[in-house]
Amino acid sequence: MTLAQNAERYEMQAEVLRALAHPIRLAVLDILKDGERCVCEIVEALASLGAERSNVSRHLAVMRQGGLVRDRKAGLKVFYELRTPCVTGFLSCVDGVLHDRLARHEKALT
Amino acid sequence: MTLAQNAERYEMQAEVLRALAHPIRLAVLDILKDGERCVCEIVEALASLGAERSNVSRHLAVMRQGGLVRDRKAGLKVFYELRTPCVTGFLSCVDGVLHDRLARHEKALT
DNA sequence: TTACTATGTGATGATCTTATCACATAGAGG
DNA sequence: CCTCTATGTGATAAGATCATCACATAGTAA
Repeated sequence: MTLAQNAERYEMQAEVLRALAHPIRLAVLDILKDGERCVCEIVEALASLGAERSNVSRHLAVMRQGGLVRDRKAGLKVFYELRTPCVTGFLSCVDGVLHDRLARHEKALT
Repeated sequence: MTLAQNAERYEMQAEVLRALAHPIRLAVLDILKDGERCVCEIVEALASLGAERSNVSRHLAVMRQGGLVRDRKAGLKVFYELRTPCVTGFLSCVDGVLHDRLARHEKALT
């Protein structure tokens, strides 16, 4: 498999990663990790981060298009749910990078 | 742990994910997965994706600042190496998302 | 020193992302 | 029907990211 043959794959992976790479969207993952939540609950939880309602709506759209979440309409409400739960777990590797980075910065200060 | 208390953590995670979320940078991961490579080798490999030398240099800088790679100078050359190998493995979850998404799109066409 | 090679970087314009406002839609209940 | 509530979306302006060009630096080697 040459790199060029993987070009399309890299594009798609980048698309998914971009759908993940925003603090508000990572907070949404955190909110959804224990099961589905309606937009109203998500909005309420995110208020503490200073996120506004219509902004949250847009971030949810980004996550939906990225394939990270699924939505289900029920009357007036819309419930969002994680589509691929591994996404939550895989952030532990990201945290590994952060831990590593932090350790290095501390070391640099000595 | 409230969401607000995690705010900084989400910021940092997003930073790492942004350092990952670009097709050329994902290709670099792929190139580095078997061990360190000098910039010249990386540039040569990426030529097949249409990436230009100075552009590659910038992407490597993004990855370095994101904590994904480490660099080592040796004479005229600079060698890059993955700092946290799990990053390679964790893309399998991203591929899971893609697989899922593809399956859905195919289904939608039936 | 001069010339060459490998890499990085300032400036710039094009393109994408984000936040916000106002407005739109759609279901529920009177 | 009208009104209320929950959610989504067009327009827009600010900001971030990206690719490219030309130039800068640093090590090598003659």
